[in-house]
Amino acid sequence: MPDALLAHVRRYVSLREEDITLLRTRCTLRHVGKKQNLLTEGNVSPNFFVAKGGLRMFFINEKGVEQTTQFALENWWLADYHSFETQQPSDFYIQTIELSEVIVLDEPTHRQLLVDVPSLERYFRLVQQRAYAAYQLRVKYIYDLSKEERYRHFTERFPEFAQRIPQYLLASYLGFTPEYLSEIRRKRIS
Amino acid sequence: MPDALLAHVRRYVSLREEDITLLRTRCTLRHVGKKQNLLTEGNVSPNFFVAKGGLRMFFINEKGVEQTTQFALENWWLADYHSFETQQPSDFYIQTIELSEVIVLDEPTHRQLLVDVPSLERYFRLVQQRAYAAYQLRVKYIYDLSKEERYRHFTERFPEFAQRIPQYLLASYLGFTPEYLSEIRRKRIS
DNA sequence: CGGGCCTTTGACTGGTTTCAACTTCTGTGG
DNA sequence: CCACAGAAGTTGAAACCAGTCAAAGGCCCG
Repeated sequence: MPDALLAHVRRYVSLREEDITLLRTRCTLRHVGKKQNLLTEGNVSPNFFVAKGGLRMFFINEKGVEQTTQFALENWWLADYHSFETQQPSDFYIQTIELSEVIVLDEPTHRQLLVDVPSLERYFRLVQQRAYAAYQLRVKYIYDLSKEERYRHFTERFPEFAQRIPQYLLASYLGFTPEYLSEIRRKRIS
Repeated sequence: MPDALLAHVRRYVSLREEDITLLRTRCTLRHVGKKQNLLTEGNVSPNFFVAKGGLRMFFINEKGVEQTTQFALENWWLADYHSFETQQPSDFYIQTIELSEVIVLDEPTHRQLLVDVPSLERYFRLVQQRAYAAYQLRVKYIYDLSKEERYRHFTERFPEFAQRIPQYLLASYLGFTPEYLSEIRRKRIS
């Protein structure tokens, strides 16, 4: 039933009938509640496709604080690709931020799927390239903007998403403390 | 003559005779002096392969300071992929940091090459995935380590490269000022 | 209605930047 | 081979952005 995935793949490449069958049988949807861990530190990361809901990736620093490094909403893939590629234990956690529907592919399954459906090579190349481009921009913002500007920039660009998640997650993702976020908001309101 | 590229591609996928010919004829090596701009702000980014030497990507912030966001050494691809994909003007500059040999592919050429040599789809997927993984790690370090720790971490991991480039470029890449780098080094020596 | 999580507030601290001046290095031409 | 100019690196003082800590207030959900 992963119709969201099928539709997404078709935005990039065309599929034969047999490809569609393969995708349908190999990619099964998993329904997951809110705040459930899909990956925990020390395990090997599979690749996740978000059909519905949203995920976040984070690690826990030496002070025990969760540092969010990435969000993934509908139609995004998410994985710790270093762990995924090398099949080594990950430093990261991946967790649902809301009720979600997710496709989970571990590396061997993923690899075989690419052998059986060769057009997926191009699909994933384009998806990776797009994700990489987003990271390049992100690092630019981190280096270019102050933390306050980063907050304003983010809320202007993704107003609906900024509403959808708790503030402390947003603060963590933007690289500062919830207390500082409060201070920024106070200034804006007055 | 792009033997470096051929060798690199073959680390990931196998090539037919005709693929090799195509690669040889379409990918020509360009010799470039030190500190030459290969991309300037406002132009569309092609994709660069570093056969020899090294490149850096940077942008100029509102204060007129160059902010380095990325380095690329031998066997790395470098581009502003947002500009590359959308064919829109880039915000970035790409410049040689030493005498270099570089392969330059604009998007239409790149696209055609992938049509003519289908195994490259897999090659570039893997290259993108690896680059993306590196960025994920990088953001983790930015969020996890203080600027001083970032410097120590970098010099421990890439001692030879830290020697090879001027300190002010390293400071810029790590996200702080040359003055502060001086202070860190002073502490270390004593 | 109550408990726990999220958010706010304020005082204090410190890592890092800014600015300006000085020193050292490097490469190029006479 | 030396001189010199510009680039790169160092120093120190003052200012500030943002983090830390502790405590109080608000709000959601059982």
